[in-house]
Parts: sequence; C-alpha cells; structure tokens
Amino acid sequence: MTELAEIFDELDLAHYLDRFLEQGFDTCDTILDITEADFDVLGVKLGHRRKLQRKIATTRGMSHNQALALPKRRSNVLDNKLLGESKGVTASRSSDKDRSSSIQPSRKRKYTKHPKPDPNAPAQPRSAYVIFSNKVREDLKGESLSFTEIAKLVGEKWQNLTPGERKPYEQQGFAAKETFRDELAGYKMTKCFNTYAEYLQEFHAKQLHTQESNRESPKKTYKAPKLQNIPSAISIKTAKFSSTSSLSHEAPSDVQVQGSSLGLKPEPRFSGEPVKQTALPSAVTPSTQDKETTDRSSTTLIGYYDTVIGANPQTLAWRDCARSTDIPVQNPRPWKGQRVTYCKVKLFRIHGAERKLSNDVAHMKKSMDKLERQLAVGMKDFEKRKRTGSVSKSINPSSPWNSSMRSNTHTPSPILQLSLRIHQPPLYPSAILAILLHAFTAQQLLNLPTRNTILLCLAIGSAAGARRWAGSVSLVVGWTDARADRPAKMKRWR
DNA sequence: ACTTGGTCTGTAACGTGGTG
DNA sequence: CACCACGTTACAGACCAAGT
Repeated sequence: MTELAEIFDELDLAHYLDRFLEQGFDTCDTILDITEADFDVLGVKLGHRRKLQRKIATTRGMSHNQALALPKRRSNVLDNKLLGESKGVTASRSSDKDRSSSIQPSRKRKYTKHPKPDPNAPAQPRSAYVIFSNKVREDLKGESLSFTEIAKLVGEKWQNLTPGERKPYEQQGFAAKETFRDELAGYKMTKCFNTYAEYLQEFHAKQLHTQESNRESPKKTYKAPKLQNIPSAISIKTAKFSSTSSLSHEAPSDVQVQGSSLGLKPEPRFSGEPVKQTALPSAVTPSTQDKETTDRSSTTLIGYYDTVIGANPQTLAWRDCARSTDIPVQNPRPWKGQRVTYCKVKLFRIHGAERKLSNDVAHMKKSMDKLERQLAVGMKDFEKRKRTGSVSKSINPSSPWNSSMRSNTHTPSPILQLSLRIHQPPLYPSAILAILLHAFTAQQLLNLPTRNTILLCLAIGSAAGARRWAGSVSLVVGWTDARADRPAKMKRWR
C-alpha cells in the first residue's frame, strides 16, 4: 500500500483515492499544495476537506486554518516556478474572482526576470480571436474607450459573430499556425536556435543559483562596484560644442545663453551661482527648424535631434525618433517673467523606451511642480529680503549653497537666487539652471511660441543619472556640478 | 497570443560618511 | 586612499486590467 493510500485509509477517506490519483494527486507533496478549488474539482465534501486539512496542517507544522495552500496568483511566476508549476496551469479568471474575498489582501507584487525572447525565432502565431481583436481595436482607435472597455467590447463582438463571420478569422489563425509550424521546424535546424537554447540554459541556471544563494544568505553584504570608466562621452560632446561654449572644470564661469549664430536676441545673463561648466547647443540648421515649426502638434525634430540632442555614433538609431508634444499649461507659472513653459521631448528607440520616457516626463512634471511650489514660497522670502536688505533668517548657514549666495556680489536674478536657496542635492541648482537654459535655447532655436518651450527632461535627477545619459545623449554636456566645495569628486567624473 | 498606458519592482551604479 | 555599509536614484521592464 502506498503512503498516500495509507493516509486516506487512516482518515477514512479511501473512497476518494481513485479520484485523487485520476487527477494526478498521486504523491504526498501534491496533496500538500492542494487548494479549495482543487477540492471543488475533486468533489470532496466539506467535512472530509477538514479532515485532510488537519492532516496537511500537522504535516506542515501549521495551524489548521493555514493548512490549504493558497491558490497561486496569476502573476506570481516565481512562485509558480518554485513550486514546479508550468505557466499554463494557472487558475482561471473566474476562480481568481471567487477567491479574491478569501485570500490575503494585496501581497507585494513579485517581479521575476524573464529571459530575453529569441529575436531570430519565428513569431508566435496569432489566434483567430487575436486577429479579430486587433481589427476591432483598430476600428475603435478614434473612440476614447478604456482598455477594459475595449476588451469587453471585443469579447462581446466575438461572441456575437455568426459562424460565417468568424470563419475568415479562424482561417487566418489556422494559416498562421501552419506557417509558424513550418518556420519553427526550419528554425530549429539553425545555429541561432542552438545559441538561444544555450542562453536559456545559462539564464535558468543563473536564476537557480541566485535563488539558492538568496535562500542561504538573504542579507548579502553589498560590495560597492568599482567606478566604471565611462567612455568619455562628456569630452566627446565637449569637443563638439567647444567652439562656442565655455566648458571648463577649471574655470568657473557664469551661465550665459548663446544663440548669436542664429541672430537670436541675447538672453538674460544669470549670475550668482558658481557654475563650473555649461555648454549650450549653438548650431542648428535653420531650414530644418523652419520646417519643424510649421507643424508642432507632433513633430519629428530631426534638426533638433542632430544638433541639440546630438548624434553619438552609438546612438544613431535614435535618429528620427525625437518627437515633441505640447503640454498645455493650465496654471500660471511663478516665473512669469521667463518664457519657460512646458513641452516634452521624447526620445525613443523601442516601444518600451518610449513609454518609459513618457513616464519620465510625467515624473518631470511632478518635479517641476514641486520646484514651482518651492519657488513660490521662496519668492516671498526673496522679496522680504530685498525690503529689509538682509539675508533671510531661514537660510541655513551650514549649507554650501547659502555660503555661495552670501559671497555673491552680483545682484542675483530671483530664479537663480531661489533655486540656489531651495534646492539641495541631488537636484543641483546648476543642473536645473542648465536644463532651463537648454529649454530656453531650444525654444529660441525652434522659434516656438512661449507655451512650446522645450523642457529637456532627460538630465534632471542626479549627477549619476546625468553621467549615464552622457553615454547616449549629448545634452548632458550642459550638466554641471555646482558644488565648488567638492573639486576632488569632480575629478572622478571626467 | 495581443492590445495601451499606468504602476511599481529589481537592480546597477552611484554618493556619502566612517574607518583603518 | 581604499574599502565598507548604507542610502538614493535612474533605468529597464514586469505586471496589470478584459476578453477569447
């Protein structure tokens, strides 16, 4: 008699044994992970469930009410993998809903790293429904329906299709399946297939290793990675713009917008902050700009891209992938005197990156709103100081920003003064300034009206972020570290 | 499998302060 | 100066929603 049979016999549930074996519950391990939904399928009576539940609890050393394994969340691939489940056996949606009331609320979403898909493999065939769904979605594109509304509509439409209407989709689906089968057979003979198989094996082995090491030592000591030598992206761009830009770590200079080559109006000169380096784009082909400014709703800024964003040899794929979209400005900005408002620049290589950038733009807007609020508060203080002719009490004397302000003999512009006062690292004042100036310049170069000023959203954040961007986007040329009191650190950045 | 766009996690790559 | 431990950030991309 097997161990399982013994247990069932002991619990006086032997009459269920065949049913369990039939459904593949043929070992004690599988029984340990059984769920209420499984019991439903197996037709186990409630009282009998309790008996089994108690037995499971005893085996697992748990309390009775924890005895049954919770159904796996659909998303938790890692859990499924750990339990040896395959992707296809996750519970149905309806049972998801059923159990929603009984399972623990909102467990933290667990992310798992997936292997990169094989780029050479033939694409999975689309099913009849997917083909139909794509068509309907295409038809509904103009209408502003939510994702779920569309899905419901598609489902409904699919259900209402007559067999005759459904047939062409099914035929397409079948044809796609056939094609895929042939292509796959051919692909399996190629070297690429073997290479990818090796990669997969390596990937899974690595994952397994990670899981095991995590289990052994959940609190692994962190070893700081050695500083990577960024391939002097900054210096490359520096050379690119050096003819008209003042770029020097050694020679601090004030920031000044330059646009003389285009006959632009001289911009206000900001002073008062010990900005160490700033480069501004200086050469844009006027013909391109003119063309671009004619259609501003969704513009590919080729000329802008080539000159302002820059064309790093490694990022040529970005060409033609810069797009601007207006962001309507609803609230009046605190810096009324300035012509800096909102627009976003998207740079994308792939769909995911575009989405990422659009998220970042949203994040930027949030940051800028915060900045504005801070500016608004600071503006009041600034005006007070002007009246009294003394430095505000609220200034923290230990702050390097404030010390630089105090030593400043120029009459500072309100924005600069305030950003200096308010902003602490890692949102460096000079970074904000550089970005605003870039935006300012971009607006002029593209001859955009006030509300279309380009807000370069890429380099704000931290010095580390800017360095990373420096590898691919040359607007980081304008990045500076205003912390004059840290020259030693600057060395590491070059 | 597919669709869109928002949300959020995992992680690399730093910065910073402390210590030897 | 190197190293460590910890904090922070940006980034990539996983996940989610509904439907078959």
